[in-house]
Amino acid sequence: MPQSTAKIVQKTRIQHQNQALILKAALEVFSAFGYRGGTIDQIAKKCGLSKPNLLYYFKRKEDVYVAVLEATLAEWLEPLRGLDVNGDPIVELTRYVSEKLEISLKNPQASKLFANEILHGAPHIQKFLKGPLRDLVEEKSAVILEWVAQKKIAPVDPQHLIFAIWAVTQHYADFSVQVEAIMGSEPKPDRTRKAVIELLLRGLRA
Amino acid sequence: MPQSTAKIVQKTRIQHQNQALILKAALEVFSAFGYRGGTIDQIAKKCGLSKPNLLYYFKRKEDVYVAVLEATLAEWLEPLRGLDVNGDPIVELTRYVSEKLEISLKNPQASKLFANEILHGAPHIQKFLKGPLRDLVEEKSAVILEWVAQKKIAPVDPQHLIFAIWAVTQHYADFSVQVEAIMGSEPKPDRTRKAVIELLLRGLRA
DNA sequence: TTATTTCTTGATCAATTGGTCAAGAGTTGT
DNA sequence: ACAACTCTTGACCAATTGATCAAGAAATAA
Repeated sequence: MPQSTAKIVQKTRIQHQNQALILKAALEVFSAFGYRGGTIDQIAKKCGLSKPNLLYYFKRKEDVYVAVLEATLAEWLEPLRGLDVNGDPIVELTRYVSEKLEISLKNPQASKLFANEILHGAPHIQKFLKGPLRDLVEEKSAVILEWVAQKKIAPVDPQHLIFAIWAVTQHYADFSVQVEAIMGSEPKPDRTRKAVIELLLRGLRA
Repeated sequence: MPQSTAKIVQKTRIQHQNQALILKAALEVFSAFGYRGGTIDQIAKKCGLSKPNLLYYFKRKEDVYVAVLEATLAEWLEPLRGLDVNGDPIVELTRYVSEKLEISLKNPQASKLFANEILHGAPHIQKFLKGPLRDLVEEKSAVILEWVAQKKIAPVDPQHLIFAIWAVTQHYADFSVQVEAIMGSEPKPDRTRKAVIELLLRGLRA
């Protein structure tokens, strides 16, 4: 028992590489079929590993799912963080909506994964919702209320404004099938961006 | 072979009753766990039938799912149908948003079932999306454009306006867990209604 | 009542699937 | 080269689950 202390959990190059492969494949599978619908066989096959080999890196299916889910949470919060009380409200909100929409369009799988998790009761991210997410929304609601108090924007319910921004931007990722069925083809990102910003923010100009 | 023609498929009282039981239980199960996550055992147990008995009324699991899904589609379309080109735009749109929101709040399970189906590529309702839904959206987009042409409302992209209304109203059903986690409790329906209408329609007043 | 149809279920099957294990292959440090 | 550790896999297991079937119970029509 040479090395004095506990087992050092330093990641091997192979570990790093294979875990990344697994998480990438898992995102594709779970976002397409949901947690229960996706199988570790699918994931293993998609990244060229054998099933036992995959389970060597993540002991349980749930561990894979939680890992890929948590990897998306940080990205999810990021754009809202930037909302700056000292900036111009319309500029700030426009940037926020644009960023949120762009992320949805660029990485719809992450959005779908997240949507599916919440749709089914968010069993794995209760703490995230009631902790960091709630705190951040509270903080930014205060920012928006401050803008209202300063008469920089029209009176608005800040929480519901944030909900509306989330709902609309994620709609284009989560319900892309419906959007495309109705529009006849993939919507033009630029037209979508302009329309969404107008719809959500035009009513706010003081 | 007495009765001359083909088998008459007239529903018995028992059939009617048990099918209703099954569809009710199936909505609860599928909306909570998704298609793959829900099992016919769960559904059977929930409505007090044995599994083979359930399968006597619906041969396959998929048949149960499709039946309950289609039962929600009509209700889904209904509010938009009412949008009347001859009415006052703000009144009409306010009524539409209110109705859509109320349905979401009153029957979140149907909304979640529908959301889950689309989230996973809408494999069972492609025809509904590309047929009746698309046609209706096209028709009502024309109504909105007419209002714009008459300068009764501000210029707006009608399709994206409809998407935004869907997204926001359904958000309160589909992501209720998130909404409650952030607001700390179930949101007051009345405050929600006012906030949503303001957010979506304030920018439209000509 | 009797005959016919409808309804119900216990037993069972085959396929899927999450997970284990032991043994071997590959890699790394000395 | 050697030892120790890391990585990989075929075979296998147990639980779940969608679906079947034959036989009996219940309802309905004659």
